[in-house]
Amino acid sequence: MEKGYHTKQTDLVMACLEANKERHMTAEEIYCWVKENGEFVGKATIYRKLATLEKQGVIQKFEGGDSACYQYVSQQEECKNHYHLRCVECNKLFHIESEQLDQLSSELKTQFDFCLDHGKSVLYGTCKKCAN
Amino acid sequence: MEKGYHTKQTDLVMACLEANKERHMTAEEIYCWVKENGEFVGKATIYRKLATLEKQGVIQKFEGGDSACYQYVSQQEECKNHYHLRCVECNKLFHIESEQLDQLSSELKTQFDFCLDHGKSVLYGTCKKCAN
DNA sequence: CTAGTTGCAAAGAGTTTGCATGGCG
DNA sequence: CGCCATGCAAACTCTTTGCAACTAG
Repeated sequence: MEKGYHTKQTDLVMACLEANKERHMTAEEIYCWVKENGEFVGKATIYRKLATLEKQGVIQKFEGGDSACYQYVSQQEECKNHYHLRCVECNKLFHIESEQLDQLSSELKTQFDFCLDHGKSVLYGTCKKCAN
Repeated sequence: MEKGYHTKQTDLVMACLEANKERHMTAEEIYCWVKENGEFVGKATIYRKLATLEKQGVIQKFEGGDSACYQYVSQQEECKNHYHLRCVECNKLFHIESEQLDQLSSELKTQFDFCLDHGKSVLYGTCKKCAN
């Protein structure tokens, strides 16, 4: 699909993802970010770019809610993915980093040959606000 | 929305979910299952039932892919001290005990005031057999 | 020039909602 | 009988696809 031509659109999507490394971005948010920076990329193109970048392993896709989120994955931090918590009350999604989960991930790999999918795994519980 | 009248549709959806306890079912699959059993429930009704049952904590919703999956959650507290792993390929459910997860549970409690629900949390990934 | 990429609009898939009808209690 | 639940169809959201125009190399 994408043979790697260098285009303005590719640059813009990548710029947005790198500028928001620490966040999840939906396709819509990327679309708006680009617009706010005085440029334009069509939504279809954004989806096409995201699909390609995901296949290349440059970004990671998370399908935790209504719309998918994408996040830049730097090569160095590949193993330091984060995990998802969802509140069963308010349905809000939180993301956390945890040594315990990182250890669990490798424990599962070595003990059971189970390859954990960070993007799909969601831990459920009750968040601070809803505990009351 | 649902005030708890006893209807045939409620029975059918519940029957399907209980008959498929060990799997997760999409709304579409439930729709078909009911049809195959010679009955009929409209899709809109299935979605409404599922939303209600989820709020009641009878079933768990999982939004891991294109369409949401729902699964019956047993009321028994047999899921207290272990966690669930599910293979995204073969759909098989594994039970694990893990110190890391126990530690994570208290870590979440102290750091974020997030109260983890062991019974509902499912980690997804690829199992040994399906890795090939 | 030539083939890959873009943007638009339309199509799809999954889910929700409005409304008239039908059924539970 | 009074409401709630149901079914249908239309609306909605997110995403993908078809296609003509554009553009990088």
